[in-house]
Amino acid sequence: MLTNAPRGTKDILPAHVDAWLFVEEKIRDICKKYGFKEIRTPIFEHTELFHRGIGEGTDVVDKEMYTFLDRGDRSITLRPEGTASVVRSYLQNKLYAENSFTKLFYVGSMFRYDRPQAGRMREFHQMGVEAIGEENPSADAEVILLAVNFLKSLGLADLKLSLNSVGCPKCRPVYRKALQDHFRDKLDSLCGDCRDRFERSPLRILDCKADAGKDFIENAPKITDCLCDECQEHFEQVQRYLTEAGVEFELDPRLVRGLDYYTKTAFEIKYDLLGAQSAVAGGGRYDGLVEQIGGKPTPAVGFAAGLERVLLVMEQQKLFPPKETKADAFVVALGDFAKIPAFQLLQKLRDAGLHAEMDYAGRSMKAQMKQANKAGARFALILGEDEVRESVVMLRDMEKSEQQKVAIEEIVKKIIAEVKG
RNA sequence: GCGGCUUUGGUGAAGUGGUUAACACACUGGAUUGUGGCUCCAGCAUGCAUGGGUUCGACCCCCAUAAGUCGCCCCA
Repeated sequence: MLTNAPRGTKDILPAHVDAWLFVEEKIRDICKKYGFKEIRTPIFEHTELFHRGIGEGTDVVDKEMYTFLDRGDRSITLRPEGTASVVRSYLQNKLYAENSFTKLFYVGSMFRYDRPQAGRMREFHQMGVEAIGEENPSADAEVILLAVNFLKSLGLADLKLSLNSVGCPKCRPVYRKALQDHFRDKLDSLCGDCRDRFERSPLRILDCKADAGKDFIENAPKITDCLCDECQEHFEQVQRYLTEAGVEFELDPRLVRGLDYYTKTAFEIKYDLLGAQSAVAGGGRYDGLVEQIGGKPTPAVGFAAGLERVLLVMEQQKLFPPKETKADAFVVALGDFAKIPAFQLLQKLRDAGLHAEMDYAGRSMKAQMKQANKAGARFALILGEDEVRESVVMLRDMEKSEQQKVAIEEIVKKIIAEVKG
């Protein structure tokens, strides 16, 4: 227990850090190109923020939050997603004052008390962007393009972009009612879960795996048939922008998002081979959220990508050739007499910008040579009593298996010439 | 929160109701005194997820718990 990380958490070990750094670098690259600025918000917030932002009744809020009372009896929650925090910060810091259109991105840990699975951790990492203050469909398209191009820049292939519109407070109730009317006399044929969903979120019935394929599911009214004129027009424009940008997508009338704040555009990027947790990125428009949290009515659109899932796909597609870190030089010290001079030499090599290693345990020469080999060292610098007295170093080229004596003052220069040349 | 499968050393794993828990890789040391990658030799789990129980005796049987994994739910 003592030596186990809590359930659903994972150490990112040295062998994987390179991959994470690579992904983070790509995130910053692409966001810069699209004009999004990085923002870093606290890992915990007042619980109320998520209740208001994400919505009571959603699974995330009702059963997945890490909520606790702090010592001042405040209810605190580890953030389960990034959007609410970013919007809170946007309002608190009056970022709208600097520009009517604010484009932000973030990278960081999120927390949800879920049953862990591959691609689903209790502490997981997301990158996300939020474009706040613009209602024009080109903003939706820009965000979607950023998502697509981010994943592309990592080298990912076989991703599928699904697009839908979930309407607005004007037309969604109309659709909701149309769905309930459609399903009312077929309740008996639905699975148990779907009977529960009938009242709470009839839209989700469309997404059900158990009931998939049944006629009345296929024939159910589509939201796109119920959209109000404004939403309809918006949806068409988004599609037009995407098509013109050469992005492939498929319309999925059954794509529904689980967070209450979404309006109009909803999208998801999936990689089917990931199994159950196949959604790599998802997002959409949330025109009601800013007002919900206490600001003026402000349109906004954004998305988030799950980095663990992104990395899983990269692993599956073998986008990480294991890269070895090779030392430039390994200092081999023989006997106590050579220890200090060897240590000095080591520092000199490092000061010159070289990756240099040595043995600290005072092992046999043979053992040190093995270490040098394992470290992938290009050169072994052998320093024994004789060499120290003569002020030379035995420079052994580990690849060519050749060695020669080199004056101690020349050694750093010589290695640099060999390594850089 | 629900269901299926799994859990042996640093890693991959074999194994049987009963004296020393295979094998491989990795690691450490050595093969005439200051030289690596190949080869050879040796060392390396008082313990088989944890806690109970059955039994003369369990790593192998039963129960519980935990963790992992797959699926449901939900989401990234």
